[in-house]
Amino acid sequence: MGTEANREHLGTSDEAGLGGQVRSAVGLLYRRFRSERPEGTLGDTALDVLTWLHKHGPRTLTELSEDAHVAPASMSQSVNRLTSAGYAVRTPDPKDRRKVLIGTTPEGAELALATRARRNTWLDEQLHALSPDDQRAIARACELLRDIAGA
Amino acid sequence: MGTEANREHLGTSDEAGLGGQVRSAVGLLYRRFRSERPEGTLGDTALDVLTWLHKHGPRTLTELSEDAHVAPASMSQSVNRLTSAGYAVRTPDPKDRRKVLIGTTPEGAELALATRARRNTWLDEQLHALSPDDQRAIARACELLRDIAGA
DNA sequence: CACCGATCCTTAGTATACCTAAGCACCCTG
DNA sequence: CAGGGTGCTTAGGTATACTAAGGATCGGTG
Repeated sequence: MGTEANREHLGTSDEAGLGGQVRSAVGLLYRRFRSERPEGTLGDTALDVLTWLHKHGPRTLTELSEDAHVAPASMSQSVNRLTSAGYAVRTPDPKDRRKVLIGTTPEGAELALATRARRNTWLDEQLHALSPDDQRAIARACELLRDIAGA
Repeated sequence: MGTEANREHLGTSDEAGLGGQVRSAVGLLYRRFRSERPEGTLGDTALDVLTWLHKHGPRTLTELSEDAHVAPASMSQSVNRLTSAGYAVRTPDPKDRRKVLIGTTPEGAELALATRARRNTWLDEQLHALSPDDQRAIARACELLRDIAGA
C-alpha cells in the first residue's frame, strides 16, 4: 500500500500543540460538513437551529443566540431564513411581549428529522467503522470540547 | 439504509448519533475560534493558508485549494487578501507559466508565527487543565477526525 | 508549424453567516 | 407616568464559499 498517499491537509500542524491539532481538525471538518450540504438547502446554521427547536421546543431569540454562541442579531437573520422558508414561526410571547417565541412548523419538524438522518449518514458510517475504543475517544472529546467551546 | 432508530424524544439523544455530537461540537468550536480572532485581522482561512505556506514553502494555487478542500476560485480570493495585505506574493512558475507559486513575504512569515502562538494560547490553556486521559482522547479524536474529513 | 483540447488561474456574481451600531417596542420601578 | 433596562430587529460591513465564464499557456497531433 505504500504509494505516496500520505497527504497532509491545510491546517494540519504536527509540531504544534494539541490546541493546534484541535483547531485544524475542526477547520477541516467544518469545511467538509459545509460541502456535504446538498444544494438548494438551508444553510448550516439555519438547519442547526431548526433541529434545536425541534428537539427542545419553542425558544426565544435570545435563548437561541446564547445556545449557539452568536449575537442576537445574527440569530435573528438565521431565523428569518427559516421563517421565510416556512419552516419556523415567530409568536409573540403572551407574557412578555418584548419576547418572541420561535417554533417549528410541521414542515420544519419534518425537515429537521429528514435532514438530520441524511446529514449524518456519511459521518456515522465513517464513525461506525472505527473501533469501540476510538469511538469512545471521540465521544469523550466532543463532550470536553463542547464544554471548552462554551466556556 | 434504514435509520429506523431516529425517533426523537425531546431531551437528549446521545446514543442517537455520535455523528450529531461531532457535528455540533465542531460547529460550536468553529464559531468560538472565529470569535477569538482579534479585530482587524485576516480571516481564519487566510491565516491557515499563510501558516501552511510558511511551513511548507511556496505552492501553486491548485495545490493550496486541494489541501484546504475548497474550490480554486475560493482559494484565489483568500490569496488575494494575503497579497493585498502584503503577507504573500504570487510568482509565475518559470517552468509552466500557467501556474503561479504563492509564497510568504517576511512580514507574512512573521505574522504566521506570531499569530499561531497567540491563537492557540487560550485553547492550550483549556486543554492543559484536562486530565492526561482526556487529553489523549482529544488527540486521538483529532487524528481520527482529520482522516475522516480528508476521506 | 498551426491548431485544439486540457489545465491553471482569475474575475464576476451570488449566497450564508457573523459582527457592531442604532433604533423601536415593551416591561418594571419609583 | 417618566426613565432605565431588556428583547428584538434592521442596516451596513467583512469573510468565506460556490458556480460560471474567460484569458493564458501547455502539449500533442495532423
